[in-house]
Amino acid sequence: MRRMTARPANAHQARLLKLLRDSGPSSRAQLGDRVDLSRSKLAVEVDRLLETGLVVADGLAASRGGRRSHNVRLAPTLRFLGVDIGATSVDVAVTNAELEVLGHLSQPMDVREGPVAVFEQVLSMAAKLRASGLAEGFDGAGIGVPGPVRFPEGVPVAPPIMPGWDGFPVREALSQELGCPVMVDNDVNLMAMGEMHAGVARSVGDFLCVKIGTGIGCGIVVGGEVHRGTTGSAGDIGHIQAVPGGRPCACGNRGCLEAHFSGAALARDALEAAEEGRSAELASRLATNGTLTSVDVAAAAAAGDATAIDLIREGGTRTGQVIAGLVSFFNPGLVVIGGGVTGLGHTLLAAIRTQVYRQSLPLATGNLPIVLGELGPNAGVIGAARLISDHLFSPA
Amino acid sequence: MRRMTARPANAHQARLLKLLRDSGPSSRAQLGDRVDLSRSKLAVEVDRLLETGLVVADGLAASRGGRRSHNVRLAPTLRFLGVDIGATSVDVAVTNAELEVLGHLSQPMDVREGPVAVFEQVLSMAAKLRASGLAEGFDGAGIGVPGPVRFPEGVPVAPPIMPGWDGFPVREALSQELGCPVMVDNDVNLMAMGEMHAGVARSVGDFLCVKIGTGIGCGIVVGGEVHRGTTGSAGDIGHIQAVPGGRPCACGNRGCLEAHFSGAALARDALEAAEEGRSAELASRLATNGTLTSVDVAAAAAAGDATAIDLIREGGTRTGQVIAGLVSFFNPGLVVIGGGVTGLGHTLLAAIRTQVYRQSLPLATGNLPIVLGELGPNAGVIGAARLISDHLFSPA
DNA sequence: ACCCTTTGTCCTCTGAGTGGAAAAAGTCGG
DNA sequence: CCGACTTTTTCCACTCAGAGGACAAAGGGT
Repeated sequence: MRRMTARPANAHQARLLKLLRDSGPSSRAQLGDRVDLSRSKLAVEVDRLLETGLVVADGLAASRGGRRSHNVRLAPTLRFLGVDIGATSVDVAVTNAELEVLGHLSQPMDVREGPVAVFEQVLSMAAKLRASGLAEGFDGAGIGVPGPVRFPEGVPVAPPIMPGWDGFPVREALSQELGCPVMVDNDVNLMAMGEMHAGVARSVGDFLCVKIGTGIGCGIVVGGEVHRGTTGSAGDIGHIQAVPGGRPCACGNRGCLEAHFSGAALARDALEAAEEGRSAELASRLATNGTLTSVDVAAAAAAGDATAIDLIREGGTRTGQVIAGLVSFFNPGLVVIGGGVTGLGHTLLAAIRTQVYRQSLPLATGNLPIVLGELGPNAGVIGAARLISDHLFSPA
Repeated sequence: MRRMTARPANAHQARLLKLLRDSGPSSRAQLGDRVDLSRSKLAVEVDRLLETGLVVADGLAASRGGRRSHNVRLAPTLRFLGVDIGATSVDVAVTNAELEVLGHLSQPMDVREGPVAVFEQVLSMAAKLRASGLAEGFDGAGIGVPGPVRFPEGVPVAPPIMPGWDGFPVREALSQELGCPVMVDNDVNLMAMGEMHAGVARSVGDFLCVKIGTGIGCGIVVGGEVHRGTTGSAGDIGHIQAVPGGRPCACGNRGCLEAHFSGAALARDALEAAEEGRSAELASRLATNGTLTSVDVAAAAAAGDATAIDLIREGGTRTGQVIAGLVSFFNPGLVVIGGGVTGLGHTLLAAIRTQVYRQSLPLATGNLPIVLGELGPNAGVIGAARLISDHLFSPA
């Protein structure tokens, strides 16, 4: 089947496509209510979109009291591929043009195996999704990587946790393989875009999205746009000093937030607690699994283990300290907490909240919700689909 | 004399006005090189601007090899008033349409005397400038206040150091008195705009502007636009925790940056050092003046006083710690240091630089200049003029 | 003086977009 | 089932911003 070749010819068409993406099938009249164009002009542009095949007719709309109008919707055959490469896992999902996830595969994988091995995995997962009948091909793909990216070129730059990827032409290579346009971004930024598109951050202009996984990062959204910084490393808060003179960190400094709290740090602390006999619960889990992760800590805490709860609470407090500073600085309208450790749930959230509300000024925290992301593992892939759809639904 | 009544009728005219403001008198041909309009269209818009009186003819331009072209410039009678209200001083300046400062008055004044007293002062200073022949009237005024502002309405909100101003309709009141449009913003944001317009931050899209005066604040510029935050309190970094468990701060917490370093903290530390006999230089200055300010510390340091130098260095280190975190988070292309303590000069700057370069990741600091502002006390008033001119040179 | 370049003016043409009129296709009450 | 009223959709004439070419005006260099 032939894939999406057309692009919107002007800003009006781009606007309409995004409206259809975000609101689903609509009648011309509904569209007219939202775009401030004359009926005639609107009809012309919709007709042109119909001609390109990006948009198709979709039956009659419910009556609003008079003649029923004909709905239009984005072509139901459009497919986007969302790829979220984490430090220890790969997520691949297929969405339709409205960015609804039709299929989602997840695989544990160490990003340090390098771009070639990871791409092989990604492509085979994409092939599997295609083979299952969810897509005949992809019209675009978005991909997130756990490190800074030179955004315009789609190339990772000096990524600390994935050294083999430095300068690897991710965008170029994947575009070759998939035969469709590709956009690359930091995984945390994509999570923020996901929560903005379909999660808790809908209709919030300025917010922060803190992702606590193997490491810690922060997506920054200003006026509905992701802020990537001068070199693409904005939001890299894992190495902000949380504890002066604290633990040594892989980056060479001491007391970095990531050294004191993150998936990796938590696992190490749990192991220590189990070995030192401070937690029977963790020790038994260590004995059965042979290893401990943040999931074990979450389970132990849920079972009432005091040591596990303390670990989470202390981590939340550290994180809260750093976030408090960012809140004072940036004055967001919302803070979203997400990533692998969301399993730690409300114990973590409560500790973060307490610390932020205590440490930031009332004007900044007065009406500041601090909430867990609501998309879970889907946030990244939805954000990835959103990234590429924003690109494709813009004038060429 | 009748003041500016016209406003640009469309985006093209707005663009041309800003170009003339930022580049000075230009020929039509030069303008044409920069706005991507056909010569005919350009001529039409320039003619319309000439009709409104916002723009006037200004002689012949130098030849570029052919027929010499006629220059145009912004009306030389246009005048903007820039007002910068600090915690302990009031600055008022008159600029022409190109935002060149024609006259500048500065008066010590405690902002806590309240809006009525301060406005009286501002108006008398403005009158004095007008009486000296620099202006026959004002076409617009920008005003900066040392606290958060609800920007659209031009009203201070919950300002900690100027309690009497909470909710006072600054914009409305001043507009009444002066009989011209007024815009209000945080003083730090205006300093950032000043340095962006005419200072070190020309042509930098994303930067931070840290103002160390009586307190400490930070202007945030994203993509050439000031980020003000959800409640207008963005950049309020004085109460970020710099020293866990450190000195008590007026805000109720401990270890705030402002409690450890700022004009006020420095004066207090200097006093303590003088009284404890740790610095002969400071003690003698205390004896002659009866009080100590950051200026005395700067002078003592310049004279080689070790204690004074240490005070500055330690303050710089504290500030650098906080800035390092912000740099990791925001990834700016430039950091500007300004405010009253710029007199501390390179000792301070060196301490800040050392700390930031040590504590932030190489990718963020790799090509990150940290410099002193180059406009000194003019930054605020130029930024204020810029603020109102941006407003007036936009389509109505 | 002659030729070339740049600037400024004039005029026509195109295409985007508006707004009104009328046709088409409904709902709703009697 | 009919007629009055709504809403949607199409059609068309009209306006206007803007492009671009032709040409005149005004300079420089040789």
